[in-house]
Amino acid sequence: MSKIAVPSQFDTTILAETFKLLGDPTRLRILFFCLEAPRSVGDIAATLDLSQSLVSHHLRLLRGARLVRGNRQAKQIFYELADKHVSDMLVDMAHHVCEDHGED
Amino acid sequence: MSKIAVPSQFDTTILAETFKLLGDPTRLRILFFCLEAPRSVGDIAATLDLSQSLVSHHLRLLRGARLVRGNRQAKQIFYELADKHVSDMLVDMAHHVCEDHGED
DNA sequence: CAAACATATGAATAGATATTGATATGTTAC
DNA sequence: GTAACATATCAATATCTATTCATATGTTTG
Repeated sequence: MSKIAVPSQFDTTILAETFKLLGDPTRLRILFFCLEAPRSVGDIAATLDLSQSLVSHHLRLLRGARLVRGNRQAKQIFYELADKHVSDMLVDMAHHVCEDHGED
Repeated sequence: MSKIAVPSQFDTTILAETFKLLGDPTRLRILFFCLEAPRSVGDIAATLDLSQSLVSHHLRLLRGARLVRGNRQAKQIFYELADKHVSDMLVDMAHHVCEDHGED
């Protein structure tokens, strides 16, 4: 079916949980930073000027929702978006928001 | 440019505000309900089993973000999604979430 | 094994947010 | 104008969430 129906209340809750995670500026910055390339926690913290602890907390949430994925490389863990699905979604949304919203 | 760059911190905040609004199950249910057809506040409240006050509060937020738009028709006000942009975004996201997330 | 480094976790707190109940505003009908 | 209806707003509260600080876990190097 090309036309989507109203999601069930259950699906809506799932969807809302994803949106809620995306609804925090800090997490969004982390996601977009990791969108370019896999980034270590320390690099994220330093580049985005956040405490290591805070970054780790956010990454845990993002990991829990399977939005990011981490690969250990010696001491560091490099995070990247979980899959193309997620990155496409982010890029799409950014486009949606960046386009001007002027209607009638 | 077809490839999106990392949004500025300012843009990220704007984007996050939109996501935050979408990150509540009640609001999402309202949005999807109004996606099918313009709906009056009372209809929304009755159909989704929410108090009229709550629906009105959420609609105010959604209105403020220009996600919905209301048209008065006699006593009632019918709300619909603000534009195709917004509805497309919702439909896209629903697809994203409904599709299975199985990667490697 | 110990020291150093990188990341994760736990507890605590301040600030935000959803929800409720009561009331106000605005619209139609008499 | 008044009554009835539909929606919006206000105030209060209980819940959630982001952030911080301190500490623990895990990894590498000597």
